[in-house]
Amino acid sequence: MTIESDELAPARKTGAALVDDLADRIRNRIMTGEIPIGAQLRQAELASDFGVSRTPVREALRQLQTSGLIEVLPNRGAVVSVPAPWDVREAYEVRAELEALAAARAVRRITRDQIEQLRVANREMYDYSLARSTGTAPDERDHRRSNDLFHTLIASISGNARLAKAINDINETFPRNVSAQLIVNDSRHRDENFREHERILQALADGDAERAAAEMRQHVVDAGEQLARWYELRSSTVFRGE
Amino acid sequence: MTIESDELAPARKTGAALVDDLADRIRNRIMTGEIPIGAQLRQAELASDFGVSRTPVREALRQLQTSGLIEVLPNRGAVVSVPAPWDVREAYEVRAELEALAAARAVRRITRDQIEQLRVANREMYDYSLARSTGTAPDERDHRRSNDLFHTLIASISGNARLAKAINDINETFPRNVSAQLIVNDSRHRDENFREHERILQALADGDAERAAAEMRQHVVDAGEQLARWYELRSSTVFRGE
DNA sequence: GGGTCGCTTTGTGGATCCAATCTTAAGCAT
DNA sequence: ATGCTTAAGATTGGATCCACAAAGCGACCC
Repeated sequence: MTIESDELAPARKTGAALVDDLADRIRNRIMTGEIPIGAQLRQAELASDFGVSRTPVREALRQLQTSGLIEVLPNRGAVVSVPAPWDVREAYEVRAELEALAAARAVRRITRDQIEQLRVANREMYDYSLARSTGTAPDERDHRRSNDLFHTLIASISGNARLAKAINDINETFPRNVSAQLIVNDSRHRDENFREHERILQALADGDAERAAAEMRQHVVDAGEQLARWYELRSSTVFRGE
Repeated sequence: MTIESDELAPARKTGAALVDDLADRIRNRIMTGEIPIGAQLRQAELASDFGVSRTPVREALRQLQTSGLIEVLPNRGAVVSVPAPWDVREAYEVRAELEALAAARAVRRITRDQIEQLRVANREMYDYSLARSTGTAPDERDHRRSNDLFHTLIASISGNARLAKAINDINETFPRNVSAQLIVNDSRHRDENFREHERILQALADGDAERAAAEMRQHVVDAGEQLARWYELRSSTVFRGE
């Protein structure tokens, strides 16, 4: 908490920090649906939005391309990738295995406090989605945050940073607003999601690594199947803009 | 005067293709040990080496940074990451889980021909490393290729492109010449590696998914442990250049 | 009236420019 | 000799420039 005047200037980021920051902000716009699937990304527009030149924007786009979130067409710019249902299933199968491993590892390291934290996150998520469905909450972002927290907490408790990163890498491939909306809008999905989380939690609390892994694997595969179905439906529908 | 053949100019790459190509070539230099661990990467040098300007080189470096192969220090350029032993263990634990999944999936899809292909790759690898240890072969690159082939083949047979990519992403984090040298130079490691591959192969041939996964998991964890030990030894030794 | 050719516009992408920063080394003082 | 200050050189990193490619548009020809 220094009163140093370094605070005055917004500490203009530079280099890798700037590029990563730009990538984050662009990714966020996609994750929340602000930039919809299939939309074009104009370098000049992004650059002026963020108050930088096109150079760092291009580097950020290149990163997003590597992660698969966007596709860059030669001389024609970048578009937000439209996930193929089969790709969703493949990705979620991998994610399921990784999160299962995370849950199994977490059993040996989780504390009583952390279990309570997870319980709170799960309860919060349920409350948010209920509020949303009754029209109280304005958007699904709170819900998404709580749901993400549940999973990232377990990943971090696993104590394997690489594992957490691998899981995150896969998640960053698909816009998150879609899966959030699925849970929020469909009461069956909502309840099921809540109960699956509860079961995972119980296994963690019981110290049963085997069961925690199995429950987690099933949970993620289920979620992937829901998401894949949504994209299937979408692609079979006549496109009519966002 | 130049002949009007477009063939002479090697179809100059551009855009993503160029950047990916540069990243590949730089990664290769690191993987083979041509650029050793901890070495500096100068943008201008790489640019002139590859006959391009610094702009695409920087984008390529950014990609390698994201994958973790190099570290970029603000205003001070990039250096090849020096893997920490604990990071190696973590990464290989993840890789083990992924490859185990790949092996389990491969059981249901593998053909008789592919089993034979794997057997050949494994045999080749053994022959290469024997030749190397008796001084016949000049380097470990052939060995590395065969070993990589064994693993990438199984990953691709799994039929899950995401899975193959996830495995590859982890592998690209660590220079490969080290693990190859380990196997080539130590006859105990060499024999063990060969036999572990054989056991995986047998499980695949028997159609036993459970065992294939278990054998593969063990094999990768073992390899990771060897590699981690090597880096431990290295870091505890007084640095004396490469 | 439909299709094709060519011009114009828009945007990407590598090359270049220059400011900012880090490193090195020399100079100066203690 | 040691340590601090400062000037020069090297290198990064964002901004700008310009060549090229692709989509849009209109005129012209059949």
